[in-house]
Amino acid sequence: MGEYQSPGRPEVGAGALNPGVQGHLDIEEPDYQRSPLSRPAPAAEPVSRAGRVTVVRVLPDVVRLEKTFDYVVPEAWHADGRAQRLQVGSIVRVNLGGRRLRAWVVEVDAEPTPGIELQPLAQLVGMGPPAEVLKLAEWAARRWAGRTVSLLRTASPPRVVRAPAQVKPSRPGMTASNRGRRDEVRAPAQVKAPQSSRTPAPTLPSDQNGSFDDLFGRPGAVTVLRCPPANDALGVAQAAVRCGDALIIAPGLEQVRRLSAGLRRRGVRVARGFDDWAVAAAGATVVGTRTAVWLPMPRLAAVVVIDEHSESLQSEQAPTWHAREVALQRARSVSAPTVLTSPAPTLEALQAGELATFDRRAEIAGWPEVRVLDRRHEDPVRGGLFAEGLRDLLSAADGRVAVVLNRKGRGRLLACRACGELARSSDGRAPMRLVGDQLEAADGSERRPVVCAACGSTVLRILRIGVTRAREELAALAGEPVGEVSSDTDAAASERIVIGTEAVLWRLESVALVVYLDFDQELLAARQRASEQALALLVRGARLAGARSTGGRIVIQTRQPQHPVIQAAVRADPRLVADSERRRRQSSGLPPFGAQARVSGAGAEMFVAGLREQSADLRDESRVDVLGPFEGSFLLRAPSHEPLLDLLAAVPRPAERLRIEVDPLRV
DNA sequence: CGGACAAGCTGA
DNA sequence: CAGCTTGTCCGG
Repeated sequence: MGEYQSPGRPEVGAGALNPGVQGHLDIEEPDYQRSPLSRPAPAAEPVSRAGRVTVVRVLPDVVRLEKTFDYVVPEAWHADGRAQRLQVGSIVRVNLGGRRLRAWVVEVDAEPTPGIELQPLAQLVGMGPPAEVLKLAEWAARRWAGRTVSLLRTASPPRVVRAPAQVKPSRPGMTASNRGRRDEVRAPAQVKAPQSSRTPAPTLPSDQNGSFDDLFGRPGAVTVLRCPPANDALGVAQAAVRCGDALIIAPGLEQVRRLSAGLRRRGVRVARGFDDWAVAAAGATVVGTRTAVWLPMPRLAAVVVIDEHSESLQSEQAPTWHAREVALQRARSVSAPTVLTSPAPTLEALQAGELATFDRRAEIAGWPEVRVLDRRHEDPVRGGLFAEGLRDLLSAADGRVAVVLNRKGRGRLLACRACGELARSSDGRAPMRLVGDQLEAADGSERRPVVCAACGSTVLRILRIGVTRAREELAALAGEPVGEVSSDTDAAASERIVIGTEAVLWRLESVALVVYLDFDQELLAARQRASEQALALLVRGARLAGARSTGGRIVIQTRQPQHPVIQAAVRADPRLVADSERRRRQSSGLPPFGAQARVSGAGAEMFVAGLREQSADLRDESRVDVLGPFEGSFLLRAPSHEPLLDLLAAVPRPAERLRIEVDPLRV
C-alpha cells in the first residue's frame, strides 16, 4: 500500500471566453471552515459597485459563436426589481444580428467596449449556473476541447427558475442538510484513513481504526476509498453530509435513488438531480448522476464520487467531460474534502488522491467467493461452452444464477489443440489471429508462423463460442430451463438460471451465482483499458452476487487463471491490477501518464492536417503524436494534457463536423 | 450560428 | 445587367 503516489496538485488552466485570449485562472481558495454554521452565508451577488447595474456582458447560446457581447440594462428593470435579480449566470434574451437569442450573463457591470452603441437586454428569463459553475464550465471547455456553451447548456436548469426554492430551516442558523444524526449508519470501524497530506500513503497498522468521518477531516484533501463491492455507499454519504452540503455523484439512477432516500430519511435536505435545480440553488446536499456535478451549490462543503471507475461518469457526447474530474476541480476551487470510492480504483483516481482501504479482512469479506475454472487442459474442440465442473456448480447454487456470455468482441480466439494455450503476442497482451497463413497480433504488433508459443505444436483451433445455441446447451447441461436477457429483451426472465450478455448484470436484482463463460474475450480485448474494464465487469458481478458471507459466489471460465484481473478477484485484491497496469501504462506513456484524444468526423482529415503541421516543431516534452486514420478517426498522443490542449486550441476548426474526444475510455 | 453583403459566374 | 451561387465578415 505504501507505493501509491501522493497527490500532486494538477495544473489548473482556463480558456477565456473570447477566442484568442487564452490564459490561466488562479483558483480562489477562500478561508475554509469545517462547519457550515460558522461560514458566512454567501452574499447575494453584488450587482453593482454603485448599486445599479448598467451594462452586462453576455454569452449567447450559439455553440459556434463562442463570443461575448455587451448590453445595457433597461431603465425599467431598476424599478421593478429585475435588475436586482440579474447576476452572473442569469439567463436572458438578447437581440443580436436580427435574431433573438438566449444568453448567459458572464459579467455584471462590465466596462463596455468603446465606440459601440449598446442595445438593451430584451428579457430576463431566470436563474442560471452561478458564477463558480460558469468558471467550471470554462475550465471544462478547455480541458475537453469543447465549447463553453455546450457545458452551460448542461449546467442550466431544465425549466425556468425565477428564484431558489424556499428553505425553512428547522432551527435558526442551521440548514437542514447537516442534521444527519450521528448515530445512524456508522462506518465499519475498520476503515483505514490516510493520516495526513504529508504521508504519501496510509500504512497504518491494522489495529488502528478509523471511520468514514476521518476521510473528510482535511480541507481540500482527496481520498480514494477502496471499498469492497458489497459495501453500501450510504455510510460515506452520511459522513460527507456531516461536513455540510455535500455533492454526491453516483453513476446510476438506482444508486442515486437509494442514497437520496437514505439521506432524506435521516433528515438531510437533498436535491436529487436536475429536477431539483431550485432546491440545490437554495443550498442543499446534491445527489445525482454525472450531470449533477453542474448543479448550483452555494455552500459546497464536501464532494463524493461513488464508483469512480464507472464509465458512465463520462459524457458520451463531445465534449467528453468526466464527472470525476469535474468534481475534483470543483472541490479544489473551494477546498472541499473529496472522497472517490470504488472497489477497483482507476489509476486516474490513485494519481489524484491518497488511498484509504478497509482492513484486509473486511475487504476480503466484502467480495464474493471466486472460483476459477481453468480450461487450459480441456480439448478446445470438444470442450464447447462449458468447463468441467460447471454443471455441479450450477446445481449447487442456492438461488438464481446469472450467466454472462459476451459477444461484443467478435474477434475469434485461437488455442493450441495440444496444450490448450491461447495464441497471444509475446507480451501476452493481444490475441493472435489467423491472417493468411500466419498469426498476427490483433494490435498489429507482431507476426509469426502458426505455432503454439508454449508447446510448439502447429495445430491451433478456433474457439468460437456460439451465442444462439448457448441457452439451449446450458439448459441441457443444467437439466432445467434457462432464461435469456439481452439489451433488447425487456421482460425479466423468470427462470432460475438466466443467460445473456453483460446486460444480465444490470437487469437482475440479486443472484446467488454469477458465471462468466468466456472471460478471455474480455481479458484479451484489443483495448488499452481492457484489464480495468474486465475488472469492472467482475465488480459488477460481485455486487450482484453479494459478499461471500451471504453466500455470494462468482465462477470464471478462463484459460488464463494467472491473469492479474482474475487473481485480483480471487484474492479480493484490486491492487494487483493497479500495479500491473501502472507499470504497463507508465512505460508506454498511456493515461494517466500521458494524454490522448480521438478526432473523427467529416472535418477530421482537414483538421488533422493542420495539427500535423503545427505539431511538427514541438519539442520532446510537448510533442504531440498524430496516429491514424483508423476507421476514419485519428488518435493524438502527448506526454500531458497541456501540449495536447494547446495544439487543439491553436488549429482552426473546419466547417465540417468534427468530433474531438479527449481522454476516450475505449481506445 | 445566421444574416448581410460583395464578388464572381451565367444567360439573354 | 438581373439573378443566382459562393465566400467573408460581423453582431453589442
